[in-house]
Amino acid sequence: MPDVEAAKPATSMRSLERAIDVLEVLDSGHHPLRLSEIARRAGLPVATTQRILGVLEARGRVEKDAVGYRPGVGLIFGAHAYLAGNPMLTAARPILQDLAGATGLTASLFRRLGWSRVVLARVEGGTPLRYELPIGERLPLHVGGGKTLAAFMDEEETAAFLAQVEPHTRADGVVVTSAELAAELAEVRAVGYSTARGDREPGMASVAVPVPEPDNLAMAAIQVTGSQADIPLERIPELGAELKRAALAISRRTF
Amino acid sequence: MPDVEAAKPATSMRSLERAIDVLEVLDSGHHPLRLSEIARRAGLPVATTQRILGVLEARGRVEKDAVGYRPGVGLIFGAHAYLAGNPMLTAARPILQDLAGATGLTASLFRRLGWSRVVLARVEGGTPLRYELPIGERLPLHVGGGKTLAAFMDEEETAAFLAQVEPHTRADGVVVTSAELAAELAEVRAVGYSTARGDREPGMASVAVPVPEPDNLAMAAIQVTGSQADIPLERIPELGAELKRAALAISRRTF
DNA sequence: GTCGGCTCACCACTCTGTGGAAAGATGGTG
DNA sequence: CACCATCTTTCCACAGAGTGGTGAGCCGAC
Repeated sequence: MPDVEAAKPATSMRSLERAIDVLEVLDSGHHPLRLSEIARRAGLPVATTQRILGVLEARGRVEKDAVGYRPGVGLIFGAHAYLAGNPMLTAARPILQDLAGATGLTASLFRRLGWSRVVLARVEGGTPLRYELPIGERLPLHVGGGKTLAAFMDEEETAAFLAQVEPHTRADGVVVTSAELAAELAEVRAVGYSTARGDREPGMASVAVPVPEPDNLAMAAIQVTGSQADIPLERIPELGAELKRAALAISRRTF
Repeated sequence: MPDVEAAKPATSMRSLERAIDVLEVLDSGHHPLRLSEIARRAGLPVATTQRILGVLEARGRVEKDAVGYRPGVGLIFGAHAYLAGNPMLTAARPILQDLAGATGLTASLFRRLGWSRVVLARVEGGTPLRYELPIGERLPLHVGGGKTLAAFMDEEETAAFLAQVEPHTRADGVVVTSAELAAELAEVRAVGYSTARGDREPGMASVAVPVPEPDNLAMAAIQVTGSQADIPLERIPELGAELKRAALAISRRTF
């Protein structure tokens, strides 16, 4: 019988699951949230939410002030441990450095997570974009370097991904449908790298390639970014080749 | 008797507490850990640990491979949300930037957490230390800029802190006892800034001041770091004054 | 002052989380 | 290749941890 409330994946450890739900609500709310608001968004009774938040606060994963609840310092250690312990990241850092040095562009590494991607490392090129550290930033798959990740998923996944893509407007005003994106992904697969011009930020451009993994999945990708003037069309093949070399080097040093 | 390892702070939500214990074990183990090892360190039965890790893995807070368990990508969002949502950090970033620009030194912001401190932001000065991003790194209070935080705790806390400090050897080989540290902290309180020369890293030096908070606590501090040559003794008072101005500016923009 | 919304403490019921024990993997050794 | 030590996973019946409805305090708004 198709259970009505699908939101119940039937797992052991309800309380833990709920605590994580609460944390996720906090992670995505960019303001401090009041108790009742958190409860509403997490779909939990207020009393329960309050108890969970109490524990999280005592453990430093959540902070509370007059305005409401916000993520806590304790969360930082986890991220630090993840970044420090990730072998691909360790392998990638010097290579990104070289890449940024050689191209003068900003080089970054990101990783797929569901149907989005997370920036894991970033090395500024010659003209450092005065941009705060975006490590941990969650970006969509359907624009910019995300297209590389979308292109190299396995067939089923790509299909599922495309199925849920709505027609969307890119930063330069172009409207892209799911079918058009599908065509673009095919092109990416053919040449082995993705390019973007004004996809996500007007005036910016990027080239990205997947980091090959032993099981032929592409969960991670590297990218160079710069202004459209920095990345003229005729430079793209060369950048693609350079990126491929770098990605291969990362892959070899990781696995 | 100062409960040495009561380990039972008598809280509601045992399972959540335990899950956090498990996460903390993972955060501090710098290698992948096997199930049994995690269970041992967290003081939990293996089966229980297994169950917890299962949930955490399903939720992306933990990753598992043949070698063992390690922190997972999911942890990054929390940290990102914390860093993005922290008002002091937002206020501090441009000021650190100016500070690094004006002094040519590396400027950083950190915050106290228990008897350690965490690096929250860092802006490289003229000669960028070729060091990976240490954001989230946990450092002791008894050396380097930590002394500023230790000096400006309230009296009780300072006493408690000093009581648990063991005589320790600094990076330059000098042995410091609790009493000597106490004297040093008094000096820090008198002049309003702390200085370090070869405390934590041989050949390095730093100056730090607390960021004043409305309730007169100093939970956060800012610091400039460079080689000992970059920070000659006669330059210190000037740096101290500059830091105080910056700290005040951060404080004003935050609260 | 009055009102509505938010937060927190309480407590009896019940379903969740527990952990011992045994089966299944894994890998090192002679 | 057979053996053994060690680590991982699965199972299940019981106990108590977690739940959430309820109502008392606390604001701040009007």
